[in-house]
Amino acid sequence: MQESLKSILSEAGIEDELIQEIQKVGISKTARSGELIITPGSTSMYMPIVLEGLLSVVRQDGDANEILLYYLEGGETCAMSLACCIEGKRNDFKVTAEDNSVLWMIPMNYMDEWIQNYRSFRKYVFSSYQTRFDELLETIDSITFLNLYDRLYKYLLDKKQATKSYEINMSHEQIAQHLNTSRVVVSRLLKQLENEGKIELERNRISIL
DNA sequence: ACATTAAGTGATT
DNA sequence: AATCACTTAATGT
Repeated sequence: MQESLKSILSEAGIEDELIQEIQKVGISKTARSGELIITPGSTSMYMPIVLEGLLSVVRQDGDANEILLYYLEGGETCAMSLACCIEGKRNDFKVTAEDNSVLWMIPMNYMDEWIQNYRSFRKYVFSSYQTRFDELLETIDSITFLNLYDRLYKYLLDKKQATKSYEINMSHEQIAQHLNTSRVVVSRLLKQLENEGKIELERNRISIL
């Protein structure tokens, strides 16, 4: 586990000195598939780096409305959570393990210092920020410009890409929540995709063809 | 065997 | 595309 953290960080151009510090003050966390990592409302005290697995970042409003913002894959981090932490604002995100995952949690209070003192770290954080932002734009695009049918199909392909698996083990209800629509609608569109030979449906499982 | 949860479908707005 | 109401199928206890 320590190894993947080290290679991720040195890949990002971070010097050994800081890598050692990150190893020292961070804690490793394993999460089972489906487990909540960050709950909405809580001001998160850690910035997670994904070592293995996959996390989803979901936006929630006060009511039951949710929408998937983006995934965090191995090697990636959610610098977005920095913003609400620095501002002391509470976040309205929900981060969930989509797979069994391993994370490295860095306490937020080191961030300020590291960003100031390490050019490489600053770059790492900013480029993560940039990447999340771009993903966000893509999500906005698909919400505004695609109909649900295309959006759903794109969702399935994205998930395939993120998990590197043609099998998606989710209920229609869970998918509906990520897209902020109703289960009935998802079921119908999935049926349509199946009839067109794009996917295969089983209970709690979708195979992409 | 029964209860619960997931998925399929017609009809209506 | 959303909602309601109902059916059928799969799974857990």
